[in-house]
Amino acid sequence: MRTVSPVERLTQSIEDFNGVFIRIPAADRLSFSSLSVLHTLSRAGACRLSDLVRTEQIKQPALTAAVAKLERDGLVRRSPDPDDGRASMLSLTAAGRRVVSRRHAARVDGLRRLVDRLPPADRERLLGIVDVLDRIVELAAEPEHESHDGDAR
Amino acid sequence: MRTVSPVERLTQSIEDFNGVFIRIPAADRLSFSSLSVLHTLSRAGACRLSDLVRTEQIKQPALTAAVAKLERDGLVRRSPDPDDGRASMLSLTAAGRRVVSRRHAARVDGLRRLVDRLPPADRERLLGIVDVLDRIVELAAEPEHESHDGDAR
DNA sequence: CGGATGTCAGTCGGACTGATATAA
DNA sequence: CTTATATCAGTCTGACTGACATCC
Repeated sequence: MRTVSPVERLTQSIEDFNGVFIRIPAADRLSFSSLSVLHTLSRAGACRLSDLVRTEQIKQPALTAAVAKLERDGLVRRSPDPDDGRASMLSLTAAGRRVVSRRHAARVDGLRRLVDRLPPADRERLLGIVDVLDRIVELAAEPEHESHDGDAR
Repeated sequence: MRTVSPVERLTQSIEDFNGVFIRIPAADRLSFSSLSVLHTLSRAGACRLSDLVRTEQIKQPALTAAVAKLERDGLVRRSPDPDDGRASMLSLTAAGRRVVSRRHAARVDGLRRLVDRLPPADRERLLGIVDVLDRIVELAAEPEHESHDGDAR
């Protein structure tokens, strides 16, 4: 039996936890990718399509189609970029923001049911981890000093 | 400005964290659903198709197709269920286990790069959360009574 | 027979590659 | 002219619904 590092055990636990966390009723007729676009726009604010190409896991033509559908559904708005005639700025409409917050609320609700059943000490430890998670998200956005390549996908 | 509960803040942080955590190179020509099937089989061991229908987010016919492809690719094996002539038992092949552990290793690697950059105290707190996450996964699998604690582990 | 388990058939949305228009 | 931004065209995988075979 080989040694398992702490980070490996943490990764395993997060993978399993996400199996629970991610499952929420679909309800909206939106694909995984479209929901991800809405979430990104909610987090990062107005973006250009080429910005989304970097964060989303799909190629430009698929993103064009996804955004076109979101616009038809009234969840995303496009305005011309004043500084660059080629590009449009994408942002959420009020209806788009509602979709994001409705799904967020469903996750809060599901997680709360579970957290409420934890022993109080565990509950406190879990809730106290928020700032560390936020710090990790910040670190991931930073340039990362000693990177060896940037290939992705 | 309205009040934000601790669970709401935690949910938000996990959502954002997952944006970082989930992004790993695709490499294998496998769909999201197929990867989820492999992960479930890895976690739960041999299953019948109807068991997977409960855990996966797709309907039975789509699962039939997905499993057929995984079998063609040599990642999943089917054996007849001795107790039930209608059903097959599904399990991972060695190649299937390798796919799961390769992806796991990629996540471990990505997470380690970030965890290494945390202040030591934060790192300890994060790694110490593993048992709470595991407990939540257990709770989610239980029929939902409402007692905190119940068994050791 | 009625209820479960699994597959088949037809359709459709969403993703890919490769080529193309327009502006910087 | 070359590069960046975005879209168009054609193809293919993978999901759905509804019908069906098979076994408890």
